[in-house]
Amino acid sequence: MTDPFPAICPNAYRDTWCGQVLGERVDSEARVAGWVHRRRDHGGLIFIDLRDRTGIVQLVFHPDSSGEAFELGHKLRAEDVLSAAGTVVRRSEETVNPDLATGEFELRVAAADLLADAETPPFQIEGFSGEVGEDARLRHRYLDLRREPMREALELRHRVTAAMREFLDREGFLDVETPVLTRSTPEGARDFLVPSRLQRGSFYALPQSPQLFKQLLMIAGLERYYQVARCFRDEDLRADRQPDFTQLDIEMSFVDVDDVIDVNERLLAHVFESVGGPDIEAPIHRLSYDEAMDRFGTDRPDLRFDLELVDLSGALRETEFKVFAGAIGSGGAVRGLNAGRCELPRSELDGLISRAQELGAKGLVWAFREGDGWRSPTAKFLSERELSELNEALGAEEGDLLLLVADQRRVADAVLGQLRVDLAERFGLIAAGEDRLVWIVDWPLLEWNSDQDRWDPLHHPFTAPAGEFDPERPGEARALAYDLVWNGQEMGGGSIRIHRADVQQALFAALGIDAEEAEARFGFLLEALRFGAPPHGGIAYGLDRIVQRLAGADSIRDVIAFPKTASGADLLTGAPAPVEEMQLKELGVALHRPGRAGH
RNA sequence: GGGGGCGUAGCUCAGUUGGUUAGAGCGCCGGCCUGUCACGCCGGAGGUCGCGGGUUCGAGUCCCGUCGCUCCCGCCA
Repeated sequence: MTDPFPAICPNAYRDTWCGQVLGERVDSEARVAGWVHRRRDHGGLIFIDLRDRTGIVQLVFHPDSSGEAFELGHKLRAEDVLSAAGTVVRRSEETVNPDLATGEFELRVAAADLLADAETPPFQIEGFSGEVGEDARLRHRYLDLRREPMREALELRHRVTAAMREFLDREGFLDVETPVLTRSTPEGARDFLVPSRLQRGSFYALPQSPQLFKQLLMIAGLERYYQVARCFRDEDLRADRQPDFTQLDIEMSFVDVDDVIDVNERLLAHVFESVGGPDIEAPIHRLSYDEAMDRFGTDRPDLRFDLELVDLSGALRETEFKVFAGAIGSGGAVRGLNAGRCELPRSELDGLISRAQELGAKGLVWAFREGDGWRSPTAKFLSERELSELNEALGAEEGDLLLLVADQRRVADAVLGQLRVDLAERFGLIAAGEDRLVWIVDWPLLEWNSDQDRWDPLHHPFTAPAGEFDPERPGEARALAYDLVWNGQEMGGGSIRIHRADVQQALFAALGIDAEEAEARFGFLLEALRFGAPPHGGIAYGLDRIVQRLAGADSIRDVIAFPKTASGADLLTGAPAPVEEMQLKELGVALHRPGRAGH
C-alpha cells in the first residue's frame, strides 16, 4: 500500500501535507503548499481549501493574525498555487466539517506566498453536479487528473503494478526491457511502422507484444522474466482498446500448463489482496474451449449469470421449416436460449432481431411459451411435436422468452453468445459486486480461415500443440493455451510455446508458410530454437483492463493518464500531426496526398 | 469500411408545430459580508446554436454535405 503521507522533505515551501494536519500537530506551526481548491471570502474572514495529493485542509485568513497575507487572501482564485504557514488549531465543535478528513482542524495563516496564479480553469475541478465531457477533460488532462477519482485511479494502477512486481520479484522473476523499435511480424494486428533513416526504405515496427523476445530470453537461460510492457496495435479503438496499451508480460522455463496457471493464481491472489480486488478462491474454475462454446457461445463467457445456450438441431432434425432445415442441412445448427419469463414489447423484440443481424445472423426467431406451444410468428411453421420438444430442450416454462438462431454453428454461437450478455444487462441479472474468473483451456490449435483458404492459429503460431502435432489432421490439434476471463472480458492469455525447431517448422508449414518464407520472417527464432531451447511458456495480461475492472471504470481511458480518443488522437498534444517536409525527406518517405496522386 | 447517439455561454444542459431580442444552474467579473465549508446577498459580462450549403417571408429547430466526440459491427494472431 502506498503510504498516504510519504516523507515530506521539509523546506521553504512546506513541512506538512495538506491531508495531514491532524491532532498531534495542534498548536504547532505548520507550512503547507498546494492548489486553491475553493475559496469562501467573507470579507472580514477568508477560508481557503488548499489541496495537494494527500487531501484538503482549510486555511483561515484573519485580519488580526494574517498580516499582509490577508490582502493576498482576497486575491486568491481557483487553482492558484500557494504556500501558507501558520498555526494548526482545533476547530470549535460547531465549526467541525465531518465530510473532510482534516475537518476537525484548520491552519490559521500567518504568512502566505503565491507561487503561481492560475487562469480560470475551463471546467470546474470538482464539486458541481454533472459530468464534464470527455473531450474537454482530455484536452486539459493535467486539470482532469487533479480530480480525486482520476488521482485515485492512477494510484490504484500504481498499487497494482507495484503488487505485481513485488510478487514476481519474490518468485525470482527478472524484469527485462525489450525493444520498442523492432521487426514487423505481419501476423495478427496491423503494425505501427517507423521508417529507418539509416536504412532508407526499411522500417521498424512497434511491438504488438514482446512475444518473441521473451522466448529468446528463455532460450538465453533467464528462466523467469516479466515486464510491464507497452504494446502497439494499429486497429480501431474501443472502450477497452487503445492503440498503445500496457501488458504485464510473463514467461517461465521448464513449466507446463498447470505450473503457469498455479503461479498466476498466486499472483492474482496477491495483487487482489493488496489492492482490494475480489477474493481469489484457488484453483480458479477452468472451462474447456468446447464447453464454453457449447454453453455460452463464446470463448470469453460471463459466468455471473446463466442463460445457457442449447443445441436444438436434434429436436428439429426432421423439420419442414425451411429456415431451420436449411441451416441444419448445410452443416449448420439451430441454437437457442431461454431468456426466462419476461414481457418484452414488440419494439424490443424487433430490437433484438436488429441486434442479431448486426452480429451476423440472417434473422432471429423469438417465441413465448404458451401452453404446450408457442406464441410466436414462427409457431405455425413447426409441428406440435417439435414445439413440445423445443420447449423441453430449452426448459421453457409458461411465459418464457425463447430466442433461436439458425446458421453456421459459429455464427449462431456468436450471435446468441452476445445476445445472452445484452439480455443479462437488460434484465439486470448481474448482481452488483459479483466477480467470476475462469480459465478457458484446451483450445483448438488452429482454425480454418475460409476467406483465405488456410489454417490460422487461434492464439499465435508459437503456441505448442498438446501431444504430437499431426500435419494430416491440423483441425484436431489442441493447444497448450489458456485465457483468463473475468466477468466476460479477456484479461490475459498465454500458452506453452513450441521449443523445438522441427515442431515450429511443422507448424509454419501447416499455416501455409513454406520453409523459405519461415526462414525470411522467423529465421532468427528458428535458429535460436536450434541452439537448445528449454520448454517454456507464459502469459500476458491487459493491465489497463485489469485496473479498469478494479476501479469500476467504464473505459480503460479512465485508468490511463494520457489516453487517445476513438479516432486515435491525443487531444492534449495534438498527435498525430503533420511533420516537416524536411523530416520526411531525411527518412526517404514520400507523402501521398489524397487528390494529388500522380503529380 | 459500416450503423446508432451526441454537438446551443467557460462547464452541464433546456429550447414547444419553423416565428419577435436564444434561456437556466454552476463558473467568471464587480460590490457587500468575521465561522464558512457546493458560504450567502446584490449587480454584471459572456453565444459563429460545430462548420458549409440548401428549403423557407423566416432555421438552434427541416434537408444535404462535412468535421469532432462517443457506443457498437467489421477489425483486434
